[in-house]
Amino acid sequence: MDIYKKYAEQLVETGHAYYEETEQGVAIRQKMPTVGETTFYDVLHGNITIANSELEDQVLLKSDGMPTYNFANVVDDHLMEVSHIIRGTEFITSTPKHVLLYEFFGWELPTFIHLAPVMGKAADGSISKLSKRHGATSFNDLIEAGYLPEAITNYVALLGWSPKNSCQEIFSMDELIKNFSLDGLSKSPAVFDYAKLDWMSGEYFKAMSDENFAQAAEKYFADFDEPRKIFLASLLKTRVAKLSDIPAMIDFLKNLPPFDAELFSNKRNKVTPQKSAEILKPAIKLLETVDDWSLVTLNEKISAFVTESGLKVGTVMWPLRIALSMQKVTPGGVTEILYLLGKKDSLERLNDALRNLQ
RNA sequence: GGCGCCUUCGUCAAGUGGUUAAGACACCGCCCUCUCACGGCGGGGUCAAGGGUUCGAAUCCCUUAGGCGUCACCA
Repeated sequence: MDIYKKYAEQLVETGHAYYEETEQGVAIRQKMPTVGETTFYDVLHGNITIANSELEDQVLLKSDGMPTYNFANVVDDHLMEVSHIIRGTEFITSTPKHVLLYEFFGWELPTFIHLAPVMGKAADGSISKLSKRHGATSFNDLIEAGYLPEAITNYVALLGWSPKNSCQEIFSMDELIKNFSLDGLSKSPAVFDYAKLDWMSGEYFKAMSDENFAQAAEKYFADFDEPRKIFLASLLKTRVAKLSDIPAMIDFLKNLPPFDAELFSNKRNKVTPQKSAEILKPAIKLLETVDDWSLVTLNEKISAFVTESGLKVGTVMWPLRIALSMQKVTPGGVTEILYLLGKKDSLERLNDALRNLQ
């Protein structure tokens, strides 16, 4: 603390600051020039000029002996030999005060770069500085939601910066460091777009190995054995934007949604509840005879079944998937679900569905 | 209110006097397909407005509008 006091007093001696006595105690204020203007160079914005008459005599050292931010940042940055000051645009208007301080002390000016803030779009369409009310916004919030740190960094880097002579969007941390340059920065505020973050995040998941994805999603795969975890990973990694999407996608494997005959109707595949029952019956018979409950075998058996039936693939698969999952959309097809469920559960679900259909 | 910063598709953005104004996300359509997704192909959509300067303006100048910020013994 003493060092700030020392510098503040030095300014008083040189006539650039003065003591102010109030009920609160004694403070030191910076004496601003009343005429002229102060100009500083910002890498992004060029020269910025503000009339000195706009500047108020700001407090440097508070009556409790603590320095104000506007004073401390100048002293600190000089002492720490900071060469580039990169901060938000909200500091632009106070920068002339800092610049004057540097001049009073005879210190070398650092390079200033004022970046635009990241904005958020509210439900009503209004745009303002990104904050809690826009949803998960801090890095930790996003991690919590199941985005990969690399994906978040990559996305945020592209908010306000873009590579020169390139349209590349996916950057590893190394590439980011290597490609980053000041002249790729943009001056205008950028709106944080969750849809694009989702896309980019998905790209990262798709690029992962099944093993790594399974590991990242570990907490959601607790109910499955090792081979099934890896298999689930292969199915899920191309369909997920964030890890927290997983539970809703695989819940049906543990908890079968209530029976709904309507789901068995599908126009495109020419399936009706009645037709479904006709298909389910022989299919169950066939599956009961399968001992090697593996993906390849299951696939072979079902393909053969389809061929024998003379029906279209979709016509056969539709009722099976509905019976097994009770939902129109599932990660993976019939064979995959059969495998994940195991023989016992699969047959149980199939039989229940058949019974309910009749 | 004074002062300052900002303004290219819905969003992120290339672009720095002559381009059919890139690309990405999103959206729509088609293809692939046992659903969704993935993948492939294609489509609509943008220079805030008005004045100049110029043979020629998204690019330069002025004005207006809008957005944001700042005017603390906060950081």
